[in-house]
Amino acid sequence: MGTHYQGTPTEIQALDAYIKLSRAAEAVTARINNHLNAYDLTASQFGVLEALYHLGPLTVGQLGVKILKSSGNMTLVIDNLARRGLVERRRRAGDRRCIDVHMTEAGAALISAIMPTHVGHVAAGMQPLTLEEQAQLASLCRKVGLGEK
Amino acid sequence: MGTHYQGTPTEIQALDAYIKLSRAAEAVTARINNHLNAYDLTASQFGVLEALYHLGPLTVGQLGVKILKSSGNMTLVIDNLARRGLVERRRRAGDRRCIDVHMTEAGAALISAIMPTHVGHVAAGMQPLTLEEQAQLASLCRKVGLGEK
DNA sequence: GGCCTATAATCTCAATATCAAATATCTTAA
DNA sequence: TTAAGATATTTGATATTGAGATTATAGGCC
Repeated sequence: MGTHYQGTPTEIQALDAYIKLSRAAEAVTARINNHLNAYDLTASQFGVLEALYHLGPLTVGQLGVKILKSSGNMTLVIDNLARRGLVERRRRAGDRRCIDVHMTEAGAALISAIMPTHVGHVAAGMQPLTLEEQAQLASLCRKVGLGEK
Repeated sequence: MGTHYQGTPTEIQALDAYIKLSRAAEAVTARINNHLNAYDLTASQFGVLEALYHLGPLTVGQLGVKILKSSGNMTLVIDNLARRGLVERRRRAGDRRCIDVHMTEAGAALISAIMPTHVGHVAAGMQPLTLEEQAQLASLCRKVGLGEK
């Protein structure tokens, strides 16, 4: 296998760190998705409900930034939530380009019911680490996420 | 907003660590995908090529485990790679249930061409961290990925 | 040997998600 | 009032999953 590209030691280490980073995120995400599927919610749908739950009404564009999805995709995600009566669209009076997405009572009830178990799954996923280690991890990941030097 | 579920301090910290973990992984992945798209490769397609490149021929099922995708999806991913002549399927003589996926010369040439830049992007993505910090991150993520206590 | 049943590996299918690019609508500023 | 920019939706192509179908092997039993 001598012809296979390997890279410098520095690159090797970056690759190793990245693969472990990805796997860790996927491990926790898999738990969460499994739970959400029981409520017929996709990760994106849950992301929208969670954002509305904590931040109040947001525009379609703001929600897209929050959950890192394209504007086109947001339309569909919100369609599907609206079809189930979990959110509702309201065109803004002051600026009719904007559509504010509001959570309905049914949406609030659903996410309230899901949240405790959801949080429990996240906590369980991070439980291999002590609290101090979790803080370290958060600090390191924050730097990578921001892309700062 | 007093009615919103918050969780214990321990849960709050786990949530914070998880969101930063996810964002960090997404930040690096976004760079990579951007590069792969220039070669008309999806992340899954690249994952398959990379696995074959480093490990030699694998079955469809083994590849699915490697890149964490469903068996149904693997069929399509391999179809698309095979259509471009980058891999080829060979039914195994000894056990005709299995299909070994082999990389073609064209596939090897493509991944050899991509790899250096790919590795460079990963290294760039991890560059906010010192080598020591990357090692710390890898160690912490490994524990989370394994789910060990 | 010749059957069953369980297990394994892959593929098919329908529903949904996703993105990028093009479109429609609305606002603001020149 | 017109041009440019902002916001959301539509469209077309592809990816992804989960459930079920298909084909192949393995082990126990007669």
